[in-house]
Amino acid sequence: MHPKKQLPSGDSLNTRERILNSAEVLFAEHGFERASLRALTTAAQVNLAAVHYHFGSKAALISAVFERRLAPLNAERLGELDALEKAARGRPLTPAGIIEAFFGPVLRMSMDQGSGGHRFIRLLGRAHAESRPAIRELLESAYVEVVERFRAALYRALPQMPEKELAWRMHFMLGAMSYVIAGTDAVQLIASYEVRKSEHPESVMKRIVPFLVAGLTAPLPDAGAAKTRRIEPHIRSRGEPRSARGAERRIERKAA
Amino acid sequence: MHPKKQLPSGDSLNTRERILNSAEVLFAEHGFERASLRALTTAAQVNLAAVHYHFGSKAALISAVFERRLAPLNAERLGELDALEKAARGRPLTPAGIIEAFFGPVLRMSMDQGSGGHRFIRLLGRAHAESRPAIRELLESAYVEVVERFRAALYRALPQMPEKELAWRMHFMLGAMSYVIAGTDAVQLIASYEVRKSEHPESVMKRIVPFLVAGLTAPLPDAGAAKTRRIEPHIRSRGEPRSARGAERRIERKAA
DNA sequence: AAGGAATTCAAACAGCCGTTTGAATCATAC
DNA sequence: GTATGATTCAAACGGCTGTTTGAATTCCTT
Repeated sequence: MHPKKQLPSGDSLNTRERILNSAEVLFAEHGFERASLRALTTAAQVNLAAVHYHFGSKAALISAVFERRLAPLNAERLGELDALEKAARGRPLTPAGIIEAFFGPVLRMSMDQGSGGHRFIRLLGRAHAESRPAIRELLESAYVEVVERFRAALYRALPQMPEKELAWRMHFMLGAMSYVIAGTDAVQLIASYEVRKSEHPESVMKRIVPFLVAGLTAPLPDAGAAKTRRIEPHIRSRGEPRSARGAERRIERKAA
Repeated sequence: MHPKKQLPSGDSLNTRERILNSAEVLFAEHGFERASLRALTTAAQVNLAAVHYHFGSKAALISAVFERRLAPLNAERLGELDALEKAARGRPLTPAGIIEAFFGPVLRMSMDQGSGGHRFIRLLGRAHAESRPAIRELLESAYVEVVERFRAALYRALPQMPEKELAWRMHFMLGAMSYVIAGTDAVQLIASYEVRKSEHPESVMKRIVPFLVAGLTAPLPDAGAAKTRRIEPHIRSRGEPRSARGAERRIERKAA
């Protein structure tokens, strides 16, 4: 039953990848449940049993689809963060830089029509809304390292912000992004769908990064009127690079 | 076959509502596909065929679940917006006020454990990530009026912001919110899950409103260095009510 | 109390699902 | 060329799905 491949002999790798590609397409389009193995293998022009031969089960196939893409994606994220930290030589990074390092690779992948990265990104957005423990655990284990690195970087970049508040704001940011990349667009806010689809990811990036940076660095909510400390006014300097604007610290960390 | 009810005779309304309640629970917990009518009717302690007798089909049941809750929810949203506009006497509203009018009812409903509103909110978050045309159309028709009203209000409140940019930012806001209310939390950002679950919706509100207001009123991205106009500095006055702070206009509308 | 509609019920329907099987085919190593 | 293992294939398995049926029951009106 479904032996370990000893020699990836020629064509076998092709059917494996054909299955992965079709799975990516159909999972993204119809969801994990409603995309059946029969529809999937028909689209891939392989036999139905090939899925179980190469992957063992539908659940394992789902995992394989994610692993194929998530590993290089997260590696790219960490690479960009490494580059930023190396350039900063020990000083804290700007929130905008960190956000771009985190979401940039996703948005860039989402425009990669050639190798089908954009399909995976839609699938990723769908997975974020999934409740099945298997998929949740899969995402979590894929994200744990990268989230921890980025949280640490943001924590350094925003010395005034309490840990808990930062966690919530990262949560909000992930939500805004995953909703956009899911492309479900439950509520048709953009009048012309054609306009929407033709948006380049870079322009989405230009739109969402300032939004997220502003939210991330927003004044803290009052824990209570009595406890409130005055918040330093936000002073904007002109002529900075776009990505850095609005990223100044205007946050206070709650006293421990 | 499944006649129009002429007299909602006593118990029949009870089985209808028992079905709706169980459907809400199981749809929210497992999704629309994976929650079967058999599991659903068993939980409701009604006969399997009762679903088709009272609703006609599973799809119609899904619609009924949404309609029961969405109508009052949107009515509340519009009511709050009406109240704000009445109090403003023709002047534009604050972004913070508009945001609170839109998301407040949702968050309040999400803490309504008694009548099960919180279950529906989780279901609503799930529906936002759904791709099936039937559900998309259902959400869209339920939202079209309320979104248009709120978009108009925001457009007035942010006279400098291009229509397109505003649509995108509403998109981001909806994303952040639907991710939070879905409660899926694909990436476990908050260290202690206990802490997370014990958060009161009001405190979530206190956290997310400043985030959204800041994002909504963030400086516009440069369309290109040459086209850039100077952005008015953001001046914060002290002592305002919390919800209004950070809501000042610091946006420019792109020249037509 | 009787009649008729409204509702419930157990049972079955057809169809799709993921999975398994065992033989047929293919590629490679001897 | 033959043996050996990897891969493909058609077919079937059991199980679950939404839906339908037709009789049994309950409810309300007259």
